[in-house]
Amino acid sequence: MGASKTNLFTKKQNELAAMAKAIAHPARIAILQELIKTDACICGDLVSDIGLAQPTISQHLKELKLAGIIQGTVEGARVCYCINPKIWQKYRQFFSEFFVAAGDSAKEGCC
Amino acid sequence: MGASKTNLFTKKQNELAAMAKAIAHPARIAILQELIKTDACICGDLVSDIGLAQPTISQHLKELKLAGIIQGTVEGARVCYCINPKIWQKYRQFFSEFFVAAGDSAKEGCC
DNA sequence: ATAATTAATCGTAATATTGCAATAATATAA
DNA sequence: TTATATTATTGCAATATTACGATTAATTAT
Repeated sequence: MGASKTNLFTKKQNELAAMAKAIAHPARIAILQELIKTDACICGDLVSDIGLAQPTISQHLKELKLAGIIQGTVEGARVCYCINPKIWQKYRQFFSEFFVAAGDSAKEGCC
Repeated sequence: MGASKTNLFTKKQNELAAMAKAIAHPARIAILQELIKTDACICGDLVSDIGLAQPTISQHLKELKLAGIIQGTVEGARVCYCINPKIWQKYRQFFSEFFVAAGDSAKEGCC
């Protein structure tokens, strides 16, 4: 079928999965790291830094924007992208929570 | 084309992306949470708890196992799955590192 | 041995993702 | 205006993912 049965899961499970999906591509990881490193970034710079075609980068930026994790503002002919700090912190917290959850029970490994 | 150009990215970027991909599905999140909650779990229990067909669950388990985040041991006719604590901690650390990185620079939001 | 239980694998259909050439849209420069 | 620069969108091909019925493999119960 190719489509997840989202109705079987809780809102939080779907949300966390969607967050993970947003960063589940090395290009998107690279974009985010570049935005962090340079604090803000023109789309064209990302195209030259990462070796993918401009439409491909544009598409990844669109996905990251859709996930809320970045924001872009038009600056003349260019677009400046940067991290959305609020959503970033939300990601940070969600993932942290998720991984902390197993902290106690998974210490030994059962099988 | 449908295949990531992994050669353009660092080993760590690819690794983190692969980790994110491993948990980028609500069923796999649900499986992991169930394994944490019950400490260990028979495959069949996951099938009844989550509403997906047995082959589908089996496939998700295979992916999680491939990613190293869970392990399974045969117990007679059943298979007992549980978190692999070592890899779990690695995930925890990788994601933590990644999200901490932006802590300072992304405080304000640039655009 | 036969039946029942449990999980993995195979095969396949439906859908999603990745990547890019070509094009469009928008803004700036000449 | 016309040309140039920058980014978004469209359309398409290649590949990957998700889901499950049917089957297989392995173990346990009768």
